[in-house]
Amino acid sequence: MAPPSKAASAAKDRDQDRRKTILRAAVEVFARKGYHGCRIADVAREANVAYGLVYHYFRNKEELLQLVFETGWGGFVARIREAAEGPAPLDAKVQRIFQVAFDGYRVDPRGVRVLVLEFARGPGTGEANRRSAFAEVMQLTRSMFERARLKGELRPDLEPSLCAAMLFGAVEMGLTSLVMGLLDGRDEAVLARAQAQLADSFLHGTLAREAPWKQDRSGSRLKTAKRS
Amino acid sequence: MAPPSKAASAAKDRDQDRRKTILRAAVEVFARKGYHGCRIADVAREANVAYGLVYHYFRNKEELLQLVFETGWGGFVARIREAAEGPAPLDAKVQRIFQVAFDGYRVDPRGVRVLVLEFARGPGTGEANRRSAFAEVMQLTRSMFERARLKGELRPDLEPSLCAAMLFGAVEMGLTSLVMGLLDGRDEAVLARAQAQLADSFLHGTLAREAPWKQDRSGSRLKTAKRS
DNA sequence: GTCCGGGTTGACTTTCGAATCAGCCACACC
DNA sequence: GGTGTGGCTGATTCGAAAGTCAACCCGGAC
Repeated sequence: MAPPSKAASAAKDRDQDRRKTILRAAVEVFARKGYHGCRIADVAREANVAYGLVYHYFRNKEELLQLVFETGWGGFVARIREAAEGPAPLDAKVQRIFQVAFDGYRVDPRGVRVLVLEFARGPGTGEANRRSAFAEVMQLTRSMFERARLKGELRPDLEPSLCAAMLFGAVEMGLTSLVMGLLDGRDEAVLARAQAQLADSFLHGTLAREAPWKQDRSGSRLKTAKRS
Repeated sequence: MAPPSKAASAAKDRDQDRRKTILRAAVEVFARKGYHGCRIADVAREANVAYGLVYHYFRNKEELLQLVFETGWGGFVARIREAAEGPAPLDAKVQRIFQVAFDGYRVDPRGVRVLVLEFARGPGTGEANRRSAFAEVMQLTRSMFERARLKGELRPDLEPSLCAAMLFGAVEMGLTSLVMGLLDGRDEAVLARAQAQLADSFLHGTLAREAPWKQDRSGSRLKTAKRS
């Protein structure tokens, strides 16, 4: 290969830009109408791009969804892993996981919408992929709880995998409430409160010792209570 | 109208049988391949019935899904309402809700699979219906928690709607773990344990007084603890 | 200025499955 | 046994959307 000329690399940049533009448009459209409810034409229009160009950059519609998924989910998994591993105490880790999830929503509600709604979908080509991606996070979290249980941080009578299920249940249904408009996701106060309360209740229900995290860790990350 | 002859009423019975057969087949097929992943032909074959007959009994594919949904969901809502209203203490109600959900799974895992997977999904005709059906249950549960809070059964610093979200988050993710095979749903012990633990942790995290329900109510419905 | 190449275009082809419909057949009633 | 009715059949129709492709355009190289 010749050393990449200025032109060539610039071209490559533009290439990547195009890809991203289309990918972003796909997120937008999937979020609005769902994977099955939209046509490639919609994606193309949203991206201000010719119909055919979508197929220049992506093999097919499924690949598009797959990539939207991998991009969003990949980042999420990385952050969750970061939160779940390491020496921090369990309550901090759980707080962090809620933080990660809700920040995801803050940054890109559209993207979260696609992940939440299009998630555990029926057997498209990608089912196996998505299922295992999901299983991966559950696994990750399960072993977080397992380690915590050994350290005596978790109630010893709780099954770690069920804790993981409960944790992500709370996360997912919280986000679903936002996505479905049962909670007002544009109101940061609502977001913060939801995040805090879910984490707090979860920890109350699962930690071994009674509320050690309540004796203030640096002021208070939890701003629950307050109203009547 | 003439009084229904024996023949006519028998015919009507067979009619209803057919409907049910097809509906059941639809549940089966939706559960296996998802709504979008299956064709009407699959439903017909599963029901051992001619393709066209499906359209004799149902207007179209969407109506089929809608009915599968309403049948399953309707029963569920009724039971949840029954559990959530009335004078019983909050902990018993919550226990009952978990009971209802897991019994649903025990009786008809296929049906639950469809509800769980096909739930809040993309904008078909029925989206509004399903969304409001979902909202209805959340509403129902929210007001259950509201009343409980007034009676001092719920931690006063918790937002009832978030409690509802958390409760159904736990239920849904628990069932998802079953549906996805992360837990072995054929093992009754696993089911019972999951049900008990989820309810227990949830109550630990949200009840006002510390574990009043642990001082045995009629022996113990909760068989948590026990192992290491 | 001309030529080359690949990104870009959108009309066209293909595929696929929902929905239709022109009968068929089984059974009840005469 | 004949006849009519209505549940039942499945090949056919039809539309919608995925995916293709040949021509076009524009930017850079010479």
